[in-house]
Amino acid sequence: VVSSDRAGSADYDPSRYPPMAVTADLVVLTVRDDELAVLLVRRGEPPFAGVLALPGGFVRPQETLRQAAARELAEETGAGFRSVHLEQLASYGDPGRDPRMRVITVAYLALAPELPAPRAGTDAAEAAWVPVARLLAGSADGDRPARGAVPRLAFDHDQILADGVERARSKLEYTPLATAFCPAEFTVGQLRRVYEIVWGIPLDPRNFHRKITGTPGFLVPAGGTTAGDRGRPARLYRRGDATLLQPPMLRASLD
Amino acid sequence: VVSSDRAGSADYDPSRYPPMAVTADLVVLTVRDDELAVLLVRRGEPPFAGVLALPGGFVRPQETLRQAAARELAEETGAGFRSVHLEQLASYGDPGRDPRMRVITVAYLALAPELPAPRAGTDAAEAAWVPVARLLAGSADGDRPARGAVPRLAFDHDQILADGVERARSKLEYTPLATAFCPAEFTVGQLRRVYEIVWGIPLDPRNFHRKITGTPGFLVPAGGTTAGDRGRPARLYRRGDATLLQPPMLRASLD
DNA sequence: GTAATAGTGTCTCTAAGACAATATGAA
DNA sequence: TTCATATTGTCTTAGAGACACTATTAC
Repeated sequence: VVSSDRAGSADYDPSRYPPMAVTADLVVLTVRDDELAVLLVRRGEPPFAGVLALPGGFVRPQETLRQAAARELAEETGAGFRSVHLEQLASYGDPGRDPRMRVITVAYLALAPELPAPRAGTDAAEAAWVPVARLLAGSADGDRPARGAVPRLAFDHDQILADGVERARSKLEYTPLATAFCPAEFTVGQLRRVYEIVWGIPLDPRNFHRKITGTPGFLVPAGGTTAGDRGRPARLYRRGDATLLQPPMLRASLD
Repeated sequence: VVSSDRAGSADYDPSRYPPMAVTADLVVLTVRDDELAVLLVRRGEPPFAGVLALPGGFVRPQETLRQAAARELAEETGAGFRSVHLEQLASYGDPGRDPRMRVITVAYLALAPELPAPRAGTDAAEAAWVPVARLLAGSADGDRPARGAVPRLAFDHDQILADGVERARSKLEYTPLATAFCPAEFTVGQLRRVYEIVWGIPLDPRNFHRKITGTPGFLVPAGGTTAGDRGRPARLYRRGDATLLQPPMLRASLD
């Protein structure tokens, strides 16, 4: 232990402490076909060539961590990412997580409404939405026992994905963030389906309606109603400006 | 935009994307003299020479991010850090946050029972517990209007501190983490004082007692009672193995 | 005795959970 | 018509907040 270590974060000597690579990786979640899905890319080069991984890339010298994540998100999803919620998730930097060199990745969580299928034919890497239930077998909530093997993601991306999904699930409890999965105008029923799919449990439509419409600032009436698919047409809402659910809507305890 | 950017986090070329320095900084909180206090060091060198800063230092090539934080914590607080809670807070990496070079810091939050005063005379840097109320003026909860100027911390450490304090405050709501501020054996009254000090609001002793003792796994009776200072002696408890408060104990909404 | 803190019990009120009942469209 | 979904309302119950009251020590 060198004595200069104690003086705080500024006391460094780059030649003694070799610098590291810093990347921004993304857990992009959406609701598609009544399932929670994550955007994955198939790696083209070793290590983990041919293996699915979270999208991500280098943080450039002149951009913030968030800007790097937003840039990667735009590159992966195309232009239609305006209404995407983006927040920092956590950082992962175990030595050996990348066999070639020390890489610290700052993971971001993005929640998006249903987007067009990942850009086709524009570039080399294959990208696709994959239901998270197929990737999280062994998780506590018993999503679907794996038929056959569970595909493993590259690096420590299984852990990052699990952390991202858990963050999303818990944030639905105490924020109006579920609206990030919905288009600009949506119905209470659509919002409820988001909750049910993300949490993996059914909710009572009546009680959900009462709770959501009774929380000031959660929803703003948008005027119209849906042209009915089936059943009575529903009123349309936009997301309100509330940032917290007080009191929260708790998932049933899973005992 | 280079096309190779899309292939995921592994597709990098260190010569094209210059590596960065990675540090681990600490927000170490404790309760001292009926105040929430944070461990700070006074910087000895520019930039920000003479300015207070969070303790921290380099992540070494062979250690995990968490190990780096734990090592810094041990160096700052001496050996008595066994029962300290340590969790990752967030990462901060804006270009220019350190004027000399690009530095990404992974901040960790540590919650400690009252520790011996920071190591005296062992090393160069001065370290001290500073009440956070003196550092957070302008925050939403109206901690004490600043008499005179509010000392500013080095770099973006004001932001990191604010994030750490908010994390601690919110975690008291839905976890038994307040016990991390208490010694191994403690009374319900001591625990309540932790809540009151961290949240900055008074709590009803009767209702608090009912809530805490009624939550299975929060407290384990330790057998004895306090030798009375004043009033009736109180039973001693140890922290239980519960990891979640269900239902949570919510702070009064501060409208 | 008084003062101070610990602990128990009781009442009220909010809000969640479990439903009944009605509304409004499509097939 | 039947079916499906939306929306409103009602009842029950868990739990938070307010607060009276008792218990046990120091002085």
